Amino acid sequence: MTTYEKILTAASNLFETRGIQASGVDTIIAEAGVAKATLYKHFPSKNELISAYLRDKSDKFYAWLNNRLSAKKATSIEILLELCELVEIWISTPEFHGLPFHIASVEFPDPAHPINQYSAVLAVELQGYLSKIAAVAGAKDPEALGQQLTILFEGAALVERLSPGSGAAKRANHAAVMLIRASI
Amino acid sequence: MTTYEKILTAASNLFETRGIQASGVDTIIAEAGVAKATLYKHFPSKNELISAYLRDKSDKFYAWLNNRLSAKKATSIEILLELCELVEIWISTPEFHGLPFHIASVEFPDPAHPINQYSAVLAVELQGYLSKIAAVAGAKDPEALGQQLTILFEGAALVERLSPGSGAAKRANHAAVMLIRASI
DNA sequence: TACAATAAAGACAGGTCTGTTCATTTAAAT
DNA sequence: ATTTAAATGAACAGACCTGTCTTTATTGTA
Repeated sequence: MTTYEKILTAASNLFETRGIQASGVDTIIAEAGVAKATLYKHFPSKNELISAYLRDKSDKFYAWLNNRLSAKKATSIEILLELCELVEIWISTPEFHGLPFHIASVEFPDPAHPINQYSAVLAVELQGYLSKIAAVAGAKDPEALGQQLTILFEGAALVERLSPGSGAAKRANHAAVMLIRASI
Repeated sequence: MTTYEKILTAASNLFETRGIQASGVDTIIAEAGVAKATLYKHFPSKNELISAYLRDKSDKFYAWLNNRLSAKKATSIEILLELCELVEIWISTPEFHGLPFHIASVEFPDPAHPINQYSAVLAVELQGYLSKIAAVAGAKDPEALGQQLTILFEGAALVERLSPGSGAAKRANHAAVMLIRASI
């Protein structure tokens, strides 16, 4: 594992368990086992480290999904049902601590702050990703369905995080299936 | 307006525009126009001020809803449709900055922190409120519908906050109507 | 063996935060 | 008019934050 990855991994763990603002640079370097100057060589500022963390998390999520979605079913409704199952699994994992760009947008609520703006970009990206799948699958109004799935996904992520074990992910899945069937 | 209210109002405004942690006590007293010792007389700690803010916001939300829901329709499906309309209005208001207990739970992610625990209580309270309305309205599985509405509500609040003007509130309303019609 | 690049350890500056304390002033109520 | 309560302004302690800098140690390569 490169030094870069060590820092990013340590930062990710701390950001997700303690929060972003609450994770000081000194704590991050202690967890990563690197010196402060080393961190600032790889990441010019803490904001850049946060951005890299957000980008990395999104990339891994999409890669995880793409690897598991069956390419053959791409043009049928089944791809959407499969997607919902995967999202439920993703949310229900104990390592899941909420959507990173959501957390970030809450911790940096100022719309002028670079982290807030980048979070908004990643949120639009997610909605676009879901809408595109809905379009290929043949949904009547892919944009609408994509946004509804986004809302369910993000809502379930929040409820599951705040009330672990409440079955929110499964209930959101069921709701999503209804919306999907109605929109084909 | 009493001193207590002046402080709580100033804190609310700052918490919702700048974030809770980012709003220092010095800023709050400057905005409220009171001395620091006065704040600490009314609220023994910042945590207690935050808790009072969360309680106050929830109370006002339920009061707002109860005042507008038609008591006559309480035992029919229409009360749920009316509820969804009101929630859409609430979310779409420019003054809306996300559900306070959500924000709080993100800013204080440690499950052992009193603010996080209180946020969880308020989240359960919301779900119970919606489930109860669903039960009186005659839903087949009030618990399930209550949680699904909670998920949609909270998800829409997040998306609308991160992408203002994207119509998330309206789309969530439409999704909710489908779920409601299917569960009676 | 000698060199170059990278990283470590830690002190430091300048700022912010919560919460406490104290002397003074204002205001209300009897 | 006197007593009681409440609010003020300002300073303070102790801790934390990001980011910079210097010095020493370690690594890989010719």
